[in-house]
Amino acid sequence: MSDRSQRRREATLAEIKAVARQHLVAGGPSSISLRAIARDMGMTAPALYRYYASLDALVLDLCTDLYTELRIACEAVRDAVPDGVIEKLHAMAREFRRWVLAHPAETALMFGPPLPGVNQFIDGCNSLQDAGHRFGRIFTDLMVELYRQGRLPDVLVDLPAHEDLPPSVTALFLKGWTRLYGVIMAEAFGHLNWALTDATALFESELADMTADLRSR
Amino acid sequence: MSDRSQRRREATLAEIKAVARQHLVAGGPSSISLRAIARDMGMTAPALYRYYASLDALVLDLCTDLYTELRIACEAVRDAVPDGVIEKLHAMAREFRRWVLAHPAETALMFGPPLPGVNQFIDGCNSLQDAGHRFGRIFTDLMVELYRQGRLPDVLVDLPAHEDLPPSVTALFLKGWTRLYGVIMAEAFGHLNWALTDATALFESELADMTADLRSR
DNA sequence: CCTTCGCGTTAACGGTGTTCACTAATCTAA
DNA sequence: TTAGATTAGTGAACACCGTTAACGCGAAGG
Repeated sequence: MSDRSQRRREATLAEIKAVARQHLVAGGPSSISLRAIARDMGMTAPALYRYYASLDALVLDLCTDLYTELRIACEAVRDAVPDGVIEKLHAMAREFRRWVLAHPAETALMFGPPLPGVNQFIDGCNSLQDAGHRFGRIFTDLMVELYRQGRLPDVLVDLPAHEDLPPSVTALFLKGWTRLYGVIMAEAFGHLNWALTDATALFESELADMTADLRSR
Repeated sequence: MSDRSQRRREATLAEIKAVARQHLVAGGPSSISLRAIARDMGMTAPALYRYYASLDALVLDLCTDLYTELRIACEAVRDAVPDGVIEKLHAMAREFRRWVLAHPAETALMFGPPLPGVNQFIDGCNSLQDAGHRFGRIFTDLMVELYRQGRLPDVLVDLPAHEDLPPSVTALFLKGWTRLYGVIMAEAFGHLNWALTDATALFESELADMTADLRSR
């Protein structure tokens, strides 16, 4: 494969994903269709099978791209905060919420229930889990830094240790992650609409409580 | 409309929803199709339009049924606990998790991202929000009982009061609800699979922390 | 130069939601 | 009892969808 055609192939892959994302944003995950994408690109649907084995594979690839996009956005605000590990975590959590609320359709794909045809793609799932893993790492890295400074409380949850993380960091991360996931996704998925029009105060209250739990217990 | 034919109509409605649920459980929300339902019932697809204006309306109706089913399950364990408001809340939270993990496809429908075609059904959304509201009420009712006994801490979140609930009850409920939603849905949607095979310990830890926050702060 | 291979096509199969015209049955009221 | 209105169903059709197969074209590589 020549270098020229390889770059052309990657450009086509990027265009496919870009058009797919337009449809995702316009009509939600279910309105991503090979035929519509091909139509927008001036092609026919079977041509897309030269690039993806199935529609699910395309959606999966798009999903991993979204994870890295979100990670980069959070890394940017992290690096914009001059110092203070907790302050960096705060900024990342707020950016996480901001990104999610600005991209509800993408969020449905990334953080909603799994699509039925996703779990059987072992290789694709690996790259997806890798992208998700690297997103989680930007949080655990800072928590490990807190841990090394001795500023993290010991937590009494009996959870299996994960990779090179100290057990208490794993436990504290999972507790913080699920709590963050709860406030943000409940809002993003519209499950607070019956009570709130703006969940900012609720989010900030949860963030403050999480910080308090992080400092001592 | 005679009484006989009305009961016959409701029986057909129930059968439609029962068959739809079978397909939901078998293949997820996207595999609910009018043609397949009609096929299983020995009918043709257009006949179902005598009962629902669209597929989305059917799914919406099924969804409200699921909310009341979940509520009844939680009410049952609540009434099985002899006394102790906090103990009842614990039992309801555990039953909520148990039901969700036992019914992942139904959970995707009820607590996942909103389906694109759902929000325009104003009447259907009313009945859905009503079912969801009554589910939330079984939790707020117990919290109001705690509030009347003076066992609830004052919480400092500035949130709009909801209906006849005291403001601190609204705030404490929303904080508890989003937290519960987070642990349970993150597990149910498979977003903890990379770290945990069994999230029971994490759930119990969160439940314990929530109870501590409820007792005093 | 010739061959392989990447990339695209058309045609086709089976599936989907939805609408329309129509029929058979049942319920209602004169 | 009989005429009319309502109900519940049918089949055909339209416009989509994912996917597969057979085929052509044009460029890359030996």
